[in-house]
Amino acid sequence: MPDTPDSHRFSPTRQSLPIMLLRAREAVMARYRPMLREIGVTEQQWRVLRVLKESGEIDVSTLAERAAILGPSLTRILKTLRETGLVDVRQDRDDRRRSLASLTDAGDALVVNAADDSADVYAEISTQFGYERTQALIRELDALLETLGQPD
Amino acid sequence: MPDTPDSHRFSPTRQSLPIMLLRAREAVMARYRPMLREIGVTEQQWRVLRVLKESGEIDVSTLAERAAILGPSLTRILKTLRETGLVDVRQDRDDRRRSLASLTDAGDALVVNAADDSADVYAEISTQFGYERTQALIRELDALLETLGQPD
DNA sequence: CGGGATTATTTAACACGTTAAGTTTATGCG
DNA sequence: CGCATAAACTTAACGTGTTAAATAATCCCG
Repeated sequence: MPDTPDSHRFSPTRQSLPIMLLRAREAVMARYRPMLREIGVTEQQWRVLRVLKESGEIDVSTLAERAAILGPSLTRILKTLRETGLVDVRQDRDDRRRSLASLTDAGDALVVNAADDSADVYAEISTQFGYERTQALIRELDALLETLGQPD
Repeated sequence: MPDTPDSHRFSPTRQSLPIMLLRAREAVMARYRPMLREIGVTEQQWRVLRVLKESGEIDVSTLAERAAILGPSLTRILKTLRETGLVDVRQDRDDRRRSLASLTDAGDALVVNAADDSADVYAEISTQFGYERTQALIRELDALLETLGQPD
C-alpha cells in the first residue's frame, strides 16, 4: 500500500463540484423515476418528447441541443420512439441533410397526460427546498454555464 | 414554423433543475476531459482511483458510494483497472462476501502525477466563477441533497 | 460549372447507467 | 445445528454517453 506525504492537493469528493453536480442530479431524478416508470419512457426519451411538445416539428440538431442529448444518442432514441409510435421523423425538403422530428398524436397525448404529474414532482422539490432558493440555484447554474462558455 | 431568431424568449429547459444540473456538469467535465484523455482513464475510472488514494484499501460498496458509481458499473470498472494494472482487488478474509480494492504502485503513481493537473483545472474553474461563489454553489448542492435525501 | 471544404446526421465501438435476477457467504432464529 | 433470510457482490440485458469515422447533401471558390 503506497503511502505518500500530503504534498499533493486533493479535494475530498464532498468538495468536488463535478461529483456534487452528479449527486444532486441523481437525487433530483430519483423523484421523477416512479412517474417515468409508470408512463414507460426513459428520462432521455421524456426530455425529447417534452421538447417536441414545446417546439413542434424541429430538426434533430436543435432537438439534441434543447434536450441536452448528443447526436448519436438522439439517433437511437428517435429510432426507438418511432418504433413505439410516439414520434415521426421526415426529411427536410429544402435541405435534405436535415431530419425533422415531431410528435405523433399518441406522443402528444402521452405528454399531455403526464405533464401534470411531472409538474407535481417539480413542485414538491421546489417546495421542500424552497421556491426562491430553487430559482436561485438554477440561476447560479446558468451563470456557471455562462462562465464556462457553453454553446447556446 | 414560428421561429424567433432574435427573441430573448428562452426555452423552458433553461428553467428545469434536472436539465440545468446536467448541463452544468457537462460544462464542468469538459474542462477535465483533456487531462483525463492525456492520462488515459475515463472520468469514472479517475473518480475510483482518487477515492482509493484518499481512502486506502476499502470494500467495493463503500468505494461505490464515495465515487458515486453504481455497483454493476463498478464491477466492470474494477475489472478494467485490474487488467491495466492500476488496482488490486482481493477478498476480505473475515467476510468473504466482501471484495477489497486498493491502488497498485502504478495506480498510486498515476494519481500522484495527475493530481496537480486536476487541481489546476479546478482552480481555473473556481477562479473564473469566483472562489466564494463556487463554494457557495457546492454548499447549496449539498443542502439540496440533504433535503431530497429524506423521502417525503 | 466542378470539385474540395462544410454541414447534418448516422454508424461504429467501447464504456457507463439502470434495473432485475443470480451467486456466494454470513446471520438469525427455531 | 439447520434452514430461511439477508447481505455483498456479480451477471445479464438494455439504453445512453462519448469519440471517431462514414455517409450524404449543400456550399463555396476558382
